[in-house]
Amino acid sequence: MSTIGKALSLLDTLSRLDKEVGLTDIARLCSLDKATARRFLVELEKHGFVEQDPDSRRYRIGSAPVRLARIREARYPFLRVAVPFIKTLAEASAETVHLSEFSGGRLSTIHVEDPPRAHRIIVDVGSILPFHATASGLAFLAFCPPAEIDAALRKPLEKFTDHTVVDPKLIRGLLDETAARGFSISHQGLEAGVISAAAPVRAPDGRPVGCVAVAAPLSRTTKTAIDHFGAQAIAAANGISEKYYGSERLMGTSPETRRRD
Amino acid sequence: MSTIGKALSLLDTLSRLDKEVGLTDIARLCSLDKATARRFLVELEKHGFVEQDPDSRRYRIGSAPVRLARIREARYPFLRVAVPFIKTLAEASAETVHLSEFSGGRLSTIHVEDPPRAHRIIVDVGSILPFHATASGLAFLAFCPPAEIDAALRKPLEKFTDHTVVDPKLIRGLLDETAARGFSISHQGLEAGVISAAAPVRAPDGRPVGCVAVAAPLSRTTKTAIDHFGAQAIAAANGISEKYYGSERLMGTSPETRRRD
DNA sequence: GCCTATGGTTCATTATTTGAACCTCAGCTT
DNA sequence: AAGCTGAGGTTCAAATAATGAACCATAGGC
Repeated sequence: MSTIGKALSLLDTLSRLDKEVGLTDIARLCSLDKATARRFLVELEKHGFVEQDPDSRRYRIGSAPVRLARIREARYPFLRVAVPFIKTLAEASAETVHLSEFSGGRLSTIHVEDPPRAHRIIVDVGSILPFHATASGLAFLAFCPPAEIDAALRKPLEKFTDHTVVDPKLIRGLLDETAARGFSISHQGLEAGVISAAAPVRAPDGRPVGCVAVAAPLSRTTKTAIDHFGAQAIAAANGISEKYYGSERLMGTSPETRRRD
Repeated sequence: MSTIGKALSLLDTLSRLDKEVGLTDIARLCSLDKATARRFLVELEKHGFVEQDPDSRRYRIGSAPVRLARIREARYPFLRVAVPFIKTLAEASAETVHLSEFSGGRLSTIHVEDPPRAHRIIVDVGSILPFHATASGLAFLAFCPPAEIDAALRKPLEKFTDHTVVDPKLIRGLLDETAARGFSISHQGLEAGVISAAAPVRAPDGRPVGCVAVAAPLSRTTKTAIDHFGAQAIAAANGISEKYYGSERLMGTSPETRRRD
């Protein structure tokens, strides 16, 4: 793997931890030599991608990604386009609706709308959605080129609940169903007692870029209801795709850049 | 320079452009060979830091920084702490107040509050503040270790207006005044007709991490008013610093990570 | 049909990365 | 207090990955 790739993986690993870590830990977690890890961290720090706490000497994600994210969002406001659709769907379905985005080889939750009722599914922004065990993951994979499906199913598949499907053959079956139906269903794949339906948001070339998913308590959700959620998820996902990629295909040529002291 | 550094510089360059660019352009802008630039872009793309438009083949910032930024902000919500202070100051001063953060060797605007009046200074979130020509830059430098001041003043200093001070000796004078007074003043340093006062937000070790600045039209701003803005900026900056770094110095050990399908 | 400019690729050369061993320091044990 | 342990951090010869001139492919302009 290239040096750049290794450094970015380190950054990724660091982002995945829920606390700050020291040099030795991060080296171990990334399977890197301590000296190498240190050089990476120093280099990343120079550019603001990591920060070292001056007291504890531990490392954390720096502020450069925040700057880049602001720039990207300013030019490419996916959430601004997508959120209204998610909100509408959360109201219509009266269940939790979440939006995920494919980034860095993973599907991560980028927005969640809770319905106004006490008993609902909790999803955290930032959480990673395993491809084989979530409705979003299945919906995403189902519309990917075969090579990527193969790659995803070659990896070890964790069994999160008694119901998690981990047999690649069975998963391929689910993907075929999903592709035919337009939306996926995850029956307690990641968490017991939760059922979800998801549909992919697709770029104009057909490649999925993320998913819209409705997650509901299994106990109150009928087959009819799930099918309905799926259809609604498809509508929302297509709506986002059309509005986002729709008219203005060329996104360059930004507005004027004003700047004052 | 290390490969990682070069790749991150490429990313930085890409972020600084206000439109998408092709391979040849980005190679030229980064003084890299086309083949090298391409390898960097491919590697960065693998990790989601850049994206290539499938039609135009041009490159833009990807979604990975957005993910990292969310994680950082979740753990380290600088803006959530700082914004109330900026808002209060914008109301109290009835002028534009902006907050900057040091990242990747530069000071960039991360939040702006406009006062509720028509004639006001416009500052854009994301804009870069030159150290020698802005109140924020001067306030930041004035509280930096001498080595960093030297480094900043060794670089070529652009003359943005007739009033921009570009003589390193004179700038050192301004920095001394700033350090003594606690806040800096920029008299039309970046833009004619604009005067600003700024104070640094400092980490517990004394190092500045960003600045609070008040920017006002020169025409309606008296010496007394600017001194008052300066004092208010100091109060806001200290308030942010205390609230942010104050009680809970150890930031690790995040709350529980909930995750549902 | 030719010219030019673009994105993209190759592979011998070259420079950078690598990691075992090392140093230093702080806290703990005896 | 001496010795131990494990942390962060550093060194430099050996190993490896980055480099870029030259290349191909394609698209648009003339």
